[in-house]
Parts: sequence; structure tokens; C-alpha cells
Amino acid sequence: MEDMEALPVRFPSRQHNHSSCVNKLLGDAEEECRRQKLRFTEHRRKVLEIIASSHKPLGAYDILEQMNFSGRRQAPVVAYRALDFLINLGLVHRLNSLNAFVACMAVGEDHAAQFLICRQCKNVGELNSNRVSERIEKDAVEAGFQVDQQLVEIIGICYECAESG
Amino acid sequence: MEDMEALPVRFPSRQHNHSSCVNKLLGDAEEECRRQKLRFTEHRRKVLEIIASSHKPLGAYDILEQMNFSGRRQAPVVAYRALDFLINLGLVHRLNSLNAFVACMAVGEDHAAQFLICRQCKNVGELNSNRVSERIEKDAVEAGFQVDQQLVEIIGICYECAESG
DNA sequence: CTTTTAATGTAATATCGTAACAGTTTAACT
DNA sequence: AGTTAAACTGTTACGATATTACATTAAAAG
Repeated sequence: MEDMEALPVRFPSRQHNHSSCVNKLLGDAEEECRRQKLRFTEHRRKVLEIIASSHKPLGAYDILEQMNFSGRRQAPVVAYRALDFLINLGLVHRLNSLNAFVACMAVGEDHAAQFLICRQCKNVGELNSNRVSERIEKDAVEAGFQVDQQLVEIIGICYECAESG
Repeated sequence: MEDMEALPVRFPSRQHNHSSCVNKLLGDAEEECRRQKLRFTEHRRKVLEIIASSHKPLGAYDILEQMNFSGRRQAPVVAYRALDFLINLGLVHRLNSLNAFVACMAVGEDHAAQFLICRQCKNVGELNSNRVSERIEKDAVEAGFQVDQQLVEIIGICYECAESG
């Protein structure tokens, strides 16, 4: 018997306005940090803002470039430290196949996440399919393996790119 | 209704003897190259041999180090070129989460592959679950995404490590 | 046997990520 | 407030991973 609930998926549409979702994410981050008594410092805020402002994955050095407020060039480690923090909080995901980072689109939802990477427009969507994560978990266990973490990256063509040829 | 076939999985056991599977893989490679009229050159053979001799993933520079036959130090690009070739042939897989490479354990079987990476012993197994790949395919399509390639890496603890604490 | 294609050699460089350590800020507790 | 401990920052240097470009050589196809 199939599960017939709607499948949660977020893929950014082309005319999608970022600024509202950036604000939402920053708000979520602040709240989450308050809850966990963690510090949402300037670097962390800035990095999250930069990542959230792009639905295309950004490399650490891309992010770094955008951190040149006040003309100062930051050292790479500054970006990586902030990224580690945000990833641990579940606000940012790392795409291993691209060495790049995207904002989480399902903050707080205890997210099983699979990433949909469009090789044409380079946008990245987030699929949150429990069916996928459960299938992986079950089959791994059946194979005698205890799962701590799943990395699922799906490369292909998104709906909008398929439509427009 | 569940599919009740045995789930294909290869995880190297500790006392497993490599030399026979190395030979098998080299044989498969030769045959495949003959069939596709591709050249199985010395570099390619050597790289495949090195990778196949380890069930632990090897980085490109680890491989490179082992290519110092005749005392010559090879340039990185030599290893990367051979790796590209072997990956395209499906004889080697790249593990994106580790920037490392492993030999394919299911050559020729039209392999959907998911990787089981033990974070204790560092061995890597290959799960070939069509159920997983089909679930991913279906859910991605349902989400409006056309799948070209799936990358699934599962990090955890293998059976033998779980047993021995 | 010559033309074309594929592979190699070599050097340089781009890209991605971390270690180490001194200094500063913040939070927590007298 | 003043003290201490923990977390964060600044800075330098370096390590690890991967690619570009181009000249040369070897192999396959005609």
C-alpha cells in the first residue's frame, strides 16, 4: 500500500522572490539560537544571509567574496567556521557532489532531505521524502549496516528547464 | 507488498582475500574494453589494480603515490585521467563525501549503487538496492524532476564493527 | 603509409579546506 | 562590579584536491 500524502518538495521557481524567505530563515535562525542558547554572531548571520539569498549552491569562496563588507578580505576559515555552525544547526546543507552549500528549506521539520540538483539552471531543490529515507534505512539494516547519516543527491533536470527545452 | 528477493550487498569481510577479486576485476575491465574498443592502457590498469587492492576508499593522491614504479613521480593529472576513464566505464566509483575512490563490486550488473561507509573501519560496501533507486526515481518524478544520476552515500557502522564493539 | 584520433608528459595553477595560536568578547558565577 | 571559563575572532601559513593548457607520442582507421 502506497503512502498517499503529498510529497514535501521545495524547488525554487524562477520568479520566486527571495527576500521573504531570507527573512524567514534569519528569523528561524535567531529563534533556534535563542532556544539552544547559541550565539548568532555577525559572521554567522552574514553567511546565512548570503546562502539564503541564492537558491543556487555557493562555494565557500563565493561566500567569502560576498563577506567583504568594510573592504576587509576575510580568511577562508571565517567562512568555514560559520558554515560548520550553520550546518550543525541544520540551517545549511552541504552538497558533496558540488563542494557547495545551500540554505535548508525545511528548517525545524526534522528533515530527511534529498537534494535535487538541476544541471541546467543549477538551482537546487530539497525533497523531503520519508519514503526514501525509510527505504534506505530498511535496506541498509537488512544488509547488516547501522545508519547514522544519509547523503542523497539527485542530478537531473528540473521541471522548469524541462518545459522550456 | 514487499519485494522478497535477497538484497544484493557487498561488504568486504575482514579476512577477505583481495587478490582473487582484483584479478576478476582486471579481467572484467579487459573484456569490457575489448567489447567497447577502448584502450586498457598501463596507467588505467595500474590505477584499477591499486583501487581494487583496497576496500578502503583511496584518495587520488594515495593512488598517485602507489604509481611510483620506476621511481618516477607522476603528475596528479595522470591519476585523474585514469580515474575518469574507469568511472565512465563503471569500474570505479567516486565517493563524494570522502573525495575518494573505490572499485565497483558489481561490474556489468547494470548497477544502481548505494554506498555503505563504515566510519569506524573505513571499509566501504556497495548496496545494490533497486528498491532504493526506484523509490528515489518515483519520488523525484512526482516532485517534477527528471533524474539522470543518483548519489547515495550512507554513513554508519558496519556489521563487523558493531559486533566487536 | 598518411591521416586522424586518442593518450601521454609536463608545468603551472586553480580550488577547496584546515591547523595552530594569540587575542578578544561574552556568559556565568561569585 | 570583578573574576574566571568558555566561546568566538584574527591572522598566518599550509595542506589537500583538482584542472588547464599545450607540446609530444602512440595507435587506429583509411
